[in-house]
Amino acid sequence: MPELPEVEITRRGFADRVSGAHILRVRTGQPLRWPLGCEPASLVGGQVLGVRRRGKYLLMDLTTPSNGPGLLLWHLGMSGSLRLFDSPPPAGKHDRFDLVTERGTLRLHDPRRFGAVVFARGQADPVARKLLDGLGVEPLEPGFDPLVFWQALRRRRAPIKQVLLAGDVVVGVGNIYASEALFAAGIRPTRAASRVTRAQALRLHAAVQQVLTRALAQGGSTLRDFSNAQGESGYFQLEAMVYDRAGLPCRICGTTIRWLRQGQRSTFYCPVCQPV
DNA sequence: AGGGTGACCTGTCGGC
DNA sequence: TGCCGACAGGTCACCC
Repeated sequence: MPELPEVEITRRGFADRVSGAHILRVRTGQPLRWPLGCEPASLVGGQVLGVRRRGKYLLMDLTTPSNGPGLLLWHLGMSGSLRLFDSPPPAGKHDRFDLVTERGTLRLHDPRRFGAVVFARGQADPVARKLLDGLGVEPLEPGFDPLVFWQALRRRRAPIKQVLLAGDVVVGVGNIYASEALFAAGIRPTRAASRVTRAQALRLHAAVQQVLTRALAQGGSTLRDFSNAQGESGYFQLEAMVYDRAGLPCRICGTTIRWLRQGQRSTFYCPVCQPV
């Protein structure tokens, strides 16, 4: 579900409100992808200092009464959403984690349980390092340099779509926006990353930024169940050029959009607009 | 080291 | 109606 735009939209929807809030209670449901890494009760009495984002992770800086400064890493997995409630309704079957503060309850809803909430003592904590160290550059920050991007692609033999998804070159681009960015750049998803030309790489660099920025402006994509911290849907899916449009005419040239499977993920492209 | 594969988990949808 | 397989926005451990 959530790629960079959805995670960032979610962050913006609650970060300011919970920053400075004290943790009154924690409720855990069925286990998530990874263990929390601390006693839920040990967070109570702590204070949220702020919420940052790295790739598809939300990093909540906090202080804890017993463990000192710490970091709560939130990941939404495939089906997760985070919502901030003034007063939450009774927890449903898929409500996996509640962080109750005096400024509201932050609730992780995640049917498939691929998401996670993980406590680390800081970014140097081995738990945090395992999750964050291999991540590539942030696509919407100045460190995302076009020529450095091209050089990184030249070292990879895998198909360009899969290199985008891997997240070790650039983070935050998931299955929807990888297909969309490759369409915008006119590059066939199956092309080996090492064979992407300099001109193509520069177009792709711009396309990644443009697609993610546009998705942010549209509140993300709601395919099935994504909603932001206020429970509202995103609208980018309405203007997707290729994603989930197999068999439909290309919005540019009218050619039928094709579907293929790469690394067990669906890819969509236009054979005419993305010739090589 | 990079690349390919299976695994994790639950729900929904289409076909028979 | 029921069953079965395919598929869904992510990413990790494992093997070559």
